[in-house]
Amino acid sequence: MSRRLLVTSALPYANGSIHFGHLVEYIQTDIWVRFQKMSGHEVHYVCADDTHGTAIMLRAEKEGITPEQLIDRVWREHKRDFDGFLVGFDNYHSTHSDETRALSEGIYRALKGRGLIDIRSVEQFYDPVKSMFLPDRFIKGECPKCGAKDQYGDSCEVCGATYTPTDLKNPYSVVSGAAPVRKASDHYFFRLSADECKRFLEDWTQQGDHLQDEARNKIREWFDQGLNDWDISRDAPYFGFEIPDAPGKYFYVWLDAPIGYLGSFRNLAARGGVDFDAFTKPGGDTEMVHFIGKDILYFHALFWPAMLEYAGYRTPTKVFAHGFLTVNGEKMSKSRGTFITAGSYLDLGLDPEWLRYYYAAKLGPTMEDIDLSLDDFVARVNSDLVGKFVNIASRAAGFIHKRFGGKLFSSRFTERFESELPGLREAAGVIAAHYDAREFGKALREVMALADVVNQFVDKHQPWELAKHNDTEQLHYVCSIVLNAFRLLTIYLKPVLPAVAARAEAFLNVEPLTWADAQTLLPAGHAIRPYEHLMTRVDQKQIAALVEANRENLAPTAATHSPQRHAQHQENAVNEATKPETATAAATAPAPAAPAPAPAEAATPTISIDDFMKVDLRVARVARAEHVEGAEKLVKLTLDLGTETRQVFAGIKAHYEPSKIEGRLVVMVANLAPRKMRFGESQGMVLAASADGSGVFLLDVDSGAAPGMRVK
RNA sequence: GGCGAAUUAGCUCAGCGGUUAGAGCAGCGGAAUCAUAAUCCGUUGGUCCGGGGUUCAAAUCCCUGAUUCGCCA
Repeated sequence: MSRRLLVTSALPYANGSIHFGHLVEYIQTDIWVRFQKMSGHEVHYVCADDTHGTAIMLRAEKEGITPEQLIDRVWREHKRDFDGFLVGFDNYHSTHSDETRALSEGIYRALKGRGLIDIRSVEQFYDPVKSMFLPDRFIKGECPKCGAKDQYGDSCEVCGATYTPTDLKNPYSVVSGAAPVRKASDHYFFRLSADECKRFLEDWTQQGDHLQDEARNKIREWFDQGLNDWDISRDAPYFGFEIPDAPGKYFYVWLDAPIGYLGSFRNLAARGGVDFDAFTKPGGDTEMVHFIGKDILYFHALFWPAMLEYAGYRTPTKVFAHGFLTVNGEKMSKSRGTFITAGSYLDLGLDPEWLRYYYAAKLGPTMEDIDLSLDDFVARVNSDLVGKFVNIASRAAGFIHKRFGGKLFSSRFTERFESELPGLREAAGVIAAHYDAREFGKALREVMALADVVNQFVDKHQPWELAKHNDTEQLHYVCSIVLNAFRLLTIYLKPVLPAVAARAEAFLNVEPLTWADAQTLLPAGHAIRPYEHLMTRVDQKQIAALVEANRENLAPTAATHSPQRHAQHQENAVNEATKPETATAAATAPAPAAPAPAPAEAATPTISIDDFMKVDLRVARVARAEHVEGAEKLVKLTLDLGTETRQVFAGIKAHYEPSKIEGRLVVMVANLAPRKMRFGESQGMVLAASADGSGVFLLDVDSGAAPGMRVK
């Protein structure tokens, strides 16, 4: 039975680049969508940039451009990144669109017509210089408890106290620096606490199968705390849609953001061929599925269904929330270089399908966080994709071309195929069920186990031996089996690896593969094309370069809270550009560290432990030390780091006789950028103490230490 | 602070009441040489975070402690 699906991923905020955290979601959704399409279902996958709010407005102002110019530029960047990672949206739109405006106004009017909109006066902080109301995250001040400076209005990053913005001492506006004043204004509220609304939401979230179990439990907690009405208006100046019949009042960005799903879909439908109403009106057999991060569950499981329900639209069929991404077991960090942007990965020429595969291998249907371990990434991609999968085609293709003119075995062998590689075709069912249930990790484990079986088959029949003994028919048969097996594996991996699959289809000389094709084999005597390698290996060095490219050498701003969270937290996430320059280094340092923000002018400002850890100090053995001809000060050292050797030029000629230091242990900076010198490249630096005119003293290491040990 | 999740082999993870706890990678020992070193066979390795309890039976359920992470609109 064919399904009809409208699928969305959360809208990225038009105020920053797409990074690895975002990609978890887009890749997850894209794989699911591609699988559904391959299975013959009708799927419309839409998304858009989320473009409104104070943060966008201020950022544009700071850059001296209009918000429209800003969001237009960011849209293009985002689109490029998504295309680069093979995220196949059927439409990528913007919330700043006629469609979204019309839908937002319509939904608002419907809610108002049902008596679900209230107007109440709210007192908020107001920036008298900028003449604007300030979202909480745009107010800073001193912590009421410990007195730490430059703390946000909700919690103190030094002592951990939580409070409200009104508790701050000496508050100031992040925008203008002025002291904010309290000012009242009328706000529009969506009456979520209305009885009918509460009943509907309790029912919608707890009954039926719209949410994951964990999500349901989470929402139960929220219900227990009581539902509050939702403030959906913001005062001018604001970049967004003005509320009908309410001059100077704008829809809060979070109102029109999810409506942007429908806006994007309507924009797609307007181009023809898609029935907008069939997917958006109640009743019918279509499905509406949202993939989101767990941080925005509240909006998608409460506000959104309520808005839809009371505005006469259908409610979501499913809301699938996923967890966050950590890198090497830790939060993504700009100072560690693990806050990796999509653009940097693509610019360095890394293969997007490596990441798609790695994420898929780690993804399941739960809200659990997933970890990107960079070492594991390299090992897994190389071993699974190149070693196991791609290699299968490569092993058989040569014989088929050299011996058989590129044509497969000339008679049918479907039954024999079954007995040679039992289960390879039947697995299609299990794997499909895994994909459909978003059990991508399980699906891929299954596929890789099959790839192992195929490699075992090759080893068992040893085609190279058959070739040697001119057992032509058997050789032809075995290689044909292997290529058919490869074709099946390609089908199974195609949702994850669309580009490799396309290359494999070209090599196999077949039409684009669908899931149903797993039921058949290549026709007897089928001609294939010459084999060209389908995927290269990841080099550890590429990963190192990626991390380096993303490393920011600024003082670590503790303010990069939950960087991987959805950018949709616009009003919460103050854009880097609008932050004042004061670094709050102390917050990330566990130990005593910096007492207060260190003055930037100081010669050696206090650094955090994070800063220190950026320097990779290693014990090294001086394997060789030689004079450098023509150099006045330099000695060429060959340093043994245990796993590798480095060539380093050290300016110690005046103080050390090379032959005397051979064999001793020294401390070196192992991650210093290599530097070309007249005599060669210096790949590091050895540590020595010195003062004016006092000589140079190499650091020694106590016995017992081994080359390669980290110094910290 | 409140609530929740996680903690299993060197690494990344699976197992979630029932034979001696598994996989991939890494390591080690063999084999092989078709394949852009890719493969195959064998093998080492674990007080399943600590402590209590429930049960004929606990990595799995309950309580408690530790650590890590997340959420608090």
